[in-house]
Amino acid sequence: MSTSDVLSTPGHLTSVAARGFARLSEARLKPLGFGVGTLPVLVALEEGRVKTQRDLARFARIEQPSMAQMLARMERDGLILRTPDPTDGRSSRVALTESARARLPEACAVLSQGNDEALAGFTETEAEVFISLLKRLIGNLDQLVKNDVGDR
Amino acid sequence: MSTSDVLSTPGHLTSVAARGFARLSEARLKPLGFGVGTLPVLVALEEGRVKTQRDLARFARIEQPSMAQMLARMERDGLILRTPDPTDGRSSRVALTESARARLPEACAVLSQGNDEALAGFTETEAEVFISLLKRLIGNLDQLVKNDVGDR
DNA sequence: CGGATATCAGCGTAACTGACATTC
DNA sequence: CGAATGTCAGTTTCGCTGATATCC
Repeated sequence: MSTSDVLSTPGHLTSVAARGFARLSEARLKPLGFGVGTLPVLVALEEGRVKTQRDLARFARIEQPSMAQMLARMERDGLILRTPDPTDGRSSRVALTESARARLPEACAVLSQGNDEALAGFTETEAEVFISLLKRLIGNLDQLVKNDVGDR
Repeated sequence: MSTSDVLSTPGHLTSVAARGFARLSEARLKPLGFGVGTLPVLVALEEGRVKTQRDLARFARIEQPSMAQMLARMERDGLILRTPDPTDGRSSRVALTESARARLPEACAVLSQGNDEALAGFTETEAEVFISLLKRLIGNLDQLVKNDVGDR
């Protein structure tokens, strides 16, 4: 088994694919005023599933200071507003701005189209299989990270 | 079509998977003295395929200053050596240190095992299909980025 | 008091661009 | 001179930890 095999592993290939997606999405989202990493947060907020910074951090699986920094960037860019929670002095309510809410569907459409283009040449079945395998892989990784990195 | 669909797209899922792999690999490689991003570079050097910074940048698909920065870190950490190219005063020859060469196989083994664990529950066929689909996806993305971001 | 939420300060990695020096 | 190689300086994003304030 040669050392060069690492370049054909899922680990490396997913990384290359993710970077390709990121570069493409970044180029297309920038004109709309959105960054790549912010969209999942915006979507979570748009659905009203989560409201606090803590929930957002858990949702995105990053630590709270990281999420705080991202929210600061988003607030700076006029995507969100933070208002104090009246019922809990520790918490803030995070909400989309009108402007972000208005532009969000277009951003999602742009992303969706990019995904379709990336799947060019895939049959319907292949696309479904691919997504399903990806989800199983992620499930495995979640377990491994939890055991390995240290439970948080 | 809801905005929430972006969370089940290949773009988002590959990003989550790649981050999971990165966290896992980072945790396991750190004790061996390697970083995640450095391994592909080390493997390329170990095989003797490439020697100059320019070639390495092309290989990793990043710009030269980014590669220079990475090589600086690697030199700082005792993984590589840069010596002036006798035949071309502009170039440097990049080479693995003995220490890095000695430890590289173990690092590759660690990565390889992590990949196997991440594929737990996959049949042989599923793993092959997954890798093949990933490679096709990357091929598509390469084209898209080239057209979209601007030809380089 | 103990635990949860958030913030501040500082660090590290990994990418970029633009400007410059050097050498072929 | 023009093109290629590399470096320098500065910026951005996104993640982390540790220490601290504030509130339930």
